[in-house]
Amino acid sequence: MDKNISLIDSLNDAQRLAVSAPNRSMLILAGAGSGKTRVLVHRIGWQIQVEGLSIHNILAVTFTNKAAKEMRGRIEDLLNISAHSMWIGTFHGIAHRLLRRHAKQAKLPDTFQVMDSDDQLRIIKRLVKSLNIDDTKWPPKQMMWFINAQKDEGIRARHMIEPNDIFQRVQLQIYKAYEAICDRSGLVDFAELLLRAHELLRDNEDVLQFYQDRFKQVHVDEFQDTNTIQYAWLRLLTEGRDNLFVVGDDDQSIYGWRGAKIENLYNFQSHYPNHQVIKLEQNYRSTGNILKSANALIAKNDSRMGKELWTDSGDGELISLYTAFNEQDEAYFVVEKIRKWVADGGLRQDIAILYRSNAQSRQFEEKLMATGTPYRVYGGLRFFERMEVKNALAYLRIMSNHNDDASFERVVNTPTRGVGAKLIDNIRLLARENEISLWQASVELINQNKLTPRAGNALKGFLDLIKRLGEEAKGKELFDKVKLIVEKSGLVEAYKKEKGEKGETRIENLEELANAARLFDFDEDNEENLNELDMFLAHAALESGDMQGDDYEDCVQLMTLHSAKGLEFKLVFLVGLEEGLFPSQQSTDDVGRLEEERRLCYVGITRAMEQLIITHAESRRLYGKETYPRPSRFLKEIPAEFIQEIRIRANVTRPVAAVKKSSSLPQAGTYRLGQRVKHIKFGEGVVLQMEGEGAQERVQINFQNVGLKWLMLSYAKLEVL
DNA sequence: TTGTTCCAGCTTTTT
DNA sequence: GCTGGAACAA
Repeated sequence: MDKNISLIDSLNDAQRLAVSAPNRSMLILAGAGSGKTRVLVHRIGWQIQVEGLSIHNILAVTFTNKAAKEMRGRIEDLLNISAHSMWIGTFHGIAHRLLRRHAKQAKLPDTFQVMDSDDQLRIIKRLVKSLNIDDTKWPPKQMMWFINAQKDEGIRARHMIEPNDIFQRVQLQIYKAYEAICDRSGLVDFAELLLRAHELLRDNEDVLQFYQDRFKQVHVDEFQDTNTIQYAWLRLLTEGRDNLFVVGDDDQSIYGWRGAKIENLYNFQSHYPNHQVIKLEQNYRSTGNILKSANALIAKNDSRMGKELWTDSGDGELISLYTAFNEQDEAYFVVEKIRKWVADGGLRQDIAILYRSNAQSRQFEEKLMATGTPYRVYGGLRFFERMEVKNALAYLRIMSNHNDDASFERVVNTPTRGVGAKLIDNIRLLARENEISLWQASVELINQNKLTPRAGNALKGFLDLIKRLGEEAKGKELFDKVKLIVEKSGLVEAYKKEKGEKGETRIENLEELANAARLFDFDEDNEENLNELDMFLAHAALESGDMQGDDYEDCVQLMTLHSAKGLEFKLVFLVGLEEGLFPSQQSTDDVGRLEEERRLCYVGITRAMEQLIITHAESRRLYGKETYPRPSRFLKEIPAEFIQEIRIRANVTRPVAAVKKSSSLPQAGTYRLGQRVKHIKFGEGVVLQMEGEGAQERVQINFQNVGLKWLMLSYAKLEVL
């Protein structure tokens, strides 16, 4: 009995209800900051301690490795057990595990390898070229997107009927050819992992039965982000069992553009008729004013399940709104605020600058750098995505599987060894004609003896190198294998020749790769006796490594709104709230997409614990052009009572070029750049430029409602605000 | 083979 | 307007 109490006594009523409900399907609508991970962790704890389930009877699925790791850690802390062997992982990670265990039934070779989107794009690029398809009409990126979208819906090329439209027909042709290459090379992309795992369960009664019996309870985090195939897979696993426990928030669904189906959340209710819904609405993160603003904003969305966050921790400060003159001024303002925060004893790591698109980070980085403020930008290249690391991995992969075309392409002439473009073209041609791998085609070419001695020797040199490395690596520890590759592939020598510090960093990264191999916990991902190298390679693809460095320094955090989901900060800057930027231009004409943008804004607001500062600029340089965006509609959707406007116009930078010489510089007393004014007809606006003198004096004003206007000062009746 | 020039593209991102 | 990739010249 003590156990039960310790599991739920720290919870609020709704959380307690969710945790201790009898085992059946449950839908937990968990608002931002309402303790959803807590509920998930305690629920699993409850099932083990009170319902008597074994950790082997539990499956928990997340979207990111980070979330999976955190959940495992928290379960271990809560129950004081080792959850090492518990199936907690990402959709892709779990799917991968299933496919490894049942490779044969999944119709995959034992040595199949997972490729990341970079590998995938390279394959498609090459494929488009080799089929002589016009890559301006059928851009590889778009083709990749198409293929992944089909797979996310569970549609294979063979399921599609031959379209009449020429564009679609070629698209389908590419999809088909792509599938063929993957099959031949033993390569599986991310979407394929999910699709295969679904087909595995669907087509193999015994396998399905086994896992249905094993997993007495299935838990899903961030359910609103599941796509069609993920949900279909979950349904198979829980078919007729009424044991699916999902946690989600329809108001935080921001991944519709990559296939997430918010509808899954609605459909859940009819698919699991016996389910219970519990709403978690008490928020433990933000102040009242922040929550009320967020609630008001999200209420503008029509398609919602309905939820209202509340807190009992008081209203806190109002939300601040700053109208910057331009993006420079915006960054300047933010950095000044940060300095003040730090001077008052605040930590930099409690601060986040959130923006809609990555390009916006630059202004802030420059200003932060200029003031010597440590910062960290999220979302760059990750460790396993680095060129040199991928090259080394490609050597390992082709050693493990000679038919891996993607790896072959990558390293056959890296570092350069005289296998030029012409020769590679020949190899590709032969491979395509005979439907064999590039490796096999190379062997064939050499055997045919039709190559020039120089080309033949170069190619043979490569094949021999890989074979020799394979021999030498046999029986060695993973760490030694990686070291062997790094040393003998010639990569290090090549990088040594690179000038500057670049080459040095590359070599350091290769050393780090060997280190990662040494630290690789083989057992963790491996319940069976799978090949250690293959598991390491899969690990590299599935967890590209969130090591971003400088974790220990106290840094200001810069990231997109998307990557901020799930995080919280005492002080949040929500920048660039302008039409066209946020909501983004491409989303403004479609209601559904606009609602997703609004949810994104909601996510941004609810990241803030104590203080939220929103900014927008009157003018912004975008794609090299000066733009004068209107304030974001989201600003008007937050009731004015929660907002306080900040006005300091000390430092206006840009207009040196726009404003002519000193004679037309803003005059003291009357109108200044950035001055807010009111026009009897056009309403409120801000002065952007001034020119001329006396009766000829004109000002350019950006009006909130009607946009840019040049007005003659002698005629226009302007009221200074 | 390497350095240079030219040209398209340009939300959001995990796996 | 900048960036990264591809085509081109030496």
